[in-house]
Amino acid sequence: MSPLPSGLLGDLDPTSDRAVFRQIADQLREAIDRGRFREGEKLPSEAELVEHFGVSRMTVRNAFSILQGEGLVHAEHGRGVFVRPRPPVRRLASDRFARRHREQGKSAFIVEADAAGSHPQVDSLEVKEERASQDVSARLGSVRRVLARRRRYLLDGRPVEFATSYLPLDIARGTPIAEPNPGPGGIYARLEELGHRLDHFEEEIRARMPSPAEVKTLRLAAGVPVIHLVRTAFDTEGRAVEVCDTVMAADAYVLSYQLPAT
Amino acid sequence: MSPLPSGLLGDLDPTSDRAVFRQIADQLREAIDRGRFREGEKLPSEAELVEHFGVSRMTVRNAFSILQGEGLVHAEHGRGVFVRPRPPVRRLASDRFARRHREQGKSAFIVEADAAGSHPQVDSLEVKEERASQDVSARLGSVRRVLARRRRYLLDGRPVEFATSYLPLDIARGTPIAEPNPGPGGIYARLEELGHRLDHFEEEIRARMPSPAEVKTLRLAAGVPVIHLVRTAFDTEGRAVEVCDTVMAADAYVLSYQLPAT
DNA sequence: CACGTTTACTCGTATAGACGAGTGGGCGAG
DNA sequence: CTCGCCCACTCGTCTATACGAGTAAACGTG
Repeated sequence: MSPLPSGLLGDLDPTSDRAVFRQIADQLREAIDRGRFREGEKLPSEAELVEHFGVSRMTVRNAFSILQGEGLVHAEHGRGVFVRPRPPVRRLASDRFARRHREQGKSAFIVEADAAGSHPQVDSLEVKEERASQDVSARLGSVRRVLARRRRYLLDGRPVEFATSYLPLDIARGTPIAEPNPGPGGIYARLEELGHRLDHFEEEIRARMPSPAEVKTLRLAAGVPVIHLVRTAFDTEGRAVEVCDTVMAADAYVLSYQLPAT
Repeated sequence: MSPLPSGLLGDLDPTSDRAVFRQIADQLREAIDRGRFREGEKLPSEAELVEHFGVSRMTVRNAFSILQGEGLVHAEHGRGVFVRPRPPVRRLASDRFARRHREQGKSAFIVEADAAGSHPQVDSLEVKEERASQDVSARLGSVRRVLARRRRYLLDGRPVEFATSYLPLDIARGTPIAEPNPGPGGIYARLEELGHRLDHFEEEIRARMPSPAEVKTLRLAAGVPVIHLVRTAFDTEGRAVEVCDTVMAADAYVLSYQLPAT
């Protein structure tokens, strides 16, 4: 095995009380930050680092696992460890549900992605009636059963978010909202046609690490959190007419809000 | 060593192709989700799990490291591994900068925390002039140097966020804004007194894993992401008069926004 | 009783070795 | 030349062992 190019990585400090695997992680992190390894580039293999630093393989793997947890690198079985490329982010503006955006024939996601030059897809559509969770019930005003609309969104083949809309049955049952494709303008356009003029939305945002199910659904790399967004739509009478629960891959999104100063 | 209470955890499935350490992590995760282990409660020790499952210690540690990465548990040297308690969250409402909240004598953070019954603190205050980063410069309209106000916020002794405000020198220099304590109502009140009537704010939100420096500053446990919020304040003439860069411990915050439907 | 010390238990760090499995290039057979 | 196989290299999983260091309770000494 050929040795590492000299100067690429330094030596360990045996006098330091910082653990060896942390020192190795520090060096790799710094090299990445300085651009010595670029996005998508392969890092030295475990064996090369074992050689270079004179440590055991588990020590090197521990160092890599730190960097994976930080979302800096990802390992590919049989190929190597790579600097994780930053995927293009999707910007969500706070006016994305404005009435003027609801006129077109396609869903907001499709329109937006097309405009950004990406290839959008919607996936695993499912519409069914079910029992409302405690949280959804509370938000919708103590309804027992709801219409649930689930779907997953992909950009250029990569899953970026999945969402479930919950609507009270007395509003949605038997309407186009209960159809897989609710028609132009999406369910908000249908709600307004049904006489529920929308007044405002409330969005709650959390960030956390994904559950294993979410890792699978969104094909998340290690070290990528999710943004959990719960939106409630209110009509002009103050009634909550929809709750939308969305989980997004945090490395694919920037949310943008405009707040009045008054 | 006394064995684990039977029924608490099951057996491994040797026929499964799921890795042993993943199976162990799955079992522990499920036990936690089902409430068999409550918040703050101690999980079985590594040695007990080694005994129970008949595997080596590294295998058990791998299982724990998965759960740590998910933010479900945290290890304490010499004590054990514990189910991570969910700290009380601070809700940030989208009207928190409304003019009516700016009348009081204290900063928004202090007022809010007092109301919620927590003990607030502000920390490591630093006010100085410095070169604007590329990003800040772009947001403020190509200014070269800025006044930077840094501070860290704590709730009940726990650091929850740190923030830096950047203001153009022609606005802030020589004003109370350049003082460590800008006075009642904070810098937004001062800006309005100086003739910059605030019109609106723009907030950009990202979530990601923390850098090592952020882990240190916010004393973050493993598996806790940060919310990165960049707010720009605009006056009625459309000029950006402040950029505030905030990094928050994601397990301590829920952000809440109200959007018009128009 | 009060206060150090011992001791057992905990997780943290590190080594050495083994085998499995995915990837991709090179080599040889056709 | 083309195709298939093999092999070298990669990370993934797992075992066994060792010592270090933090914690807390039991213990013993004064």
